[in-house]
Amino acid sequence: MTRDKASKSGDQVSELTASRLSVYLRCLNALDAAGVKSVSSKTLAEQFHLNAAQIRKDLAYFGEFGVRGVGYYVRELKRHLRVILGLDRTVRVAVVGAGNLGLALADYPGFRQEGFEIVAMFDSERGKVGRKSRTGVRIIEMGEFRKVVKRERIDIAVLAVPASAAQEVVNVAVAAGIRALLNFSPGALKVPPGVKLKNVDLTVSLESLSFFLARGEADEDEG
Amino acid sequence: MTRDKASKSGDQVSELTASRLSVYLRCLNALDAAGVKSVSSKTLAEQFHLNAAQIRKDLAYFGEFGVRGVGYYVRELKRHLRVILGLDRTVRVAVVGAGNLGLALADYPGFRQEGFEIVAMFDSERGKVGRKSRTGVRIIEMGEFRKVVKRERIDIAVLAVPASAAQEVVNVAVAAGIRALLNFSPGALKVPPGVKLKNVDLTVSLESLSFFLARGEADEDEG
DNA sequence: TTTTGTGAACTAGTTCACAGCT
DNA sequence: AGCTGTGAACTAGTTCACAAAA
Repeated sequence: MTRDKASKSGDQVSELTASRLSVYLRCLNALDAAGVKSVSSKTLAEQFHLNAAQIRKDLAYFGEFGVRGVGYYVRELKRHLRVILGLDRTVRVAVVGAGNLGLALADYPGFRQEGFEIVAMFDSERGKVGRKSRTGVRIIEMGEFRKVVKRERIDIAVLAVPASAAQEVVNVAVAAGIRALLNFSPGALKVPPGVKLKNVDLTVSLESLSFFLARGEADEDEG
Repeated sequence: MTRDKASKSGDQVSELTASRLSVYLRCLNALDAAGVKSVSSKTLAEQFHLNAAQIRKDLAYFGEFGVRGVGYYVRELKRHLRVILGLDRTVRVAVVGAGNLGLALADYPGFRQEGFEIVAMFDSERGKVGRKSRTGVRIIEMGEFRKVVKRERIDIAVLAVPASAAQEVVNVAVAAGIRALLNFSPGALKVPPGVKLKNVDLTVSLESLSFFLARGEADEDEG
């Protein structure tokens, strides 16, 4: 009665829904840490500024996790969300580009928390290879990429390389069997079907803030 | 005939539209650098994987920048977009939080390019105050925030502080007159009306990639 | 009674298709 | 002939509102 739709693989889930699932998990972690046993979509929505109907719809898509008249059991829903998000096993990540940003991302504590492991960094610059990030992530020569990805069973590549190098790195990563990429370099990249690319474009983010400043518009927004 | 709607301040422009304007500007920079004098929405769309009708609609909202039968003059449209995005003058930015991520953001070359200037960093940790980032951005004590923001006429604050401190920093920043914030800490923050907050949530980005990996779904996406 | 799960209604965003300008 | 600017059509995403379950 609970797992029916859990593996529903009909239509594609939107980016927006996927991001919200991750947000829900974070909310549940907070509730769990606070000792809360169960929560209704209404309470959850009020507490974290979300919409109750949307929470229910998002969750219901993956299974009937709630109990009518009660709400959702926090621990149970957490477990379900972790499975849905693929966080029930360690997700192995490599960072490509050992510049300032790459090093900061490799050591970012938020990544290590929920099941992610930063396994290695890669750089093509001679002087960086062999060194380590502060938390001890090794910087490996880019030529070793394919081999290390296979050996270490890397799931996700994080790209923190200059725009000019980004497409080539994507090609190498895809050829090495990487199917998910988080890209921090500016500009559009091409990936073949079957590969998921997510872009975080810092310049676009700042420029759109500047735009709203210039217009005198306002109010919060979910990036 | 060209500026009519330029200051149209009726309805709110969507986040999506604002981000696309920034993308268009980047495309035009590339074309300009390549010596291209004019471009049609069709060509622009094909070259950068966009939609021609959308480009026209986005631009037309702010004025009649195009020439029928010809397209858009690259230099001229660049100039218009820079004005629309508020990049016709230097935008002054402060980074709050001088950890790994904050330091990387303060030195991020992408920010310095298009009219942004990273004026200062702030941190509450005693040992960091007085030091500088690699490119020379000074780290100032958090207690000085208000004064420095006023003196240096800071436009945008970038938040790279732990989640637990984020809301308090927002409150201080808003009280100091900051009207635009780019937040890298996880979790939802409250801002009063009239203040624009944009969130970049790295954990959510990675988790949504993990989600698509777990489902075996695919294909590109714009973050 | 309370709250879920969900069709229906609504709102936002995108794409089409073409009149009209150059 | 070629391309913009834009209403109309369409698609995606959100919220409402209520029947059914505990």
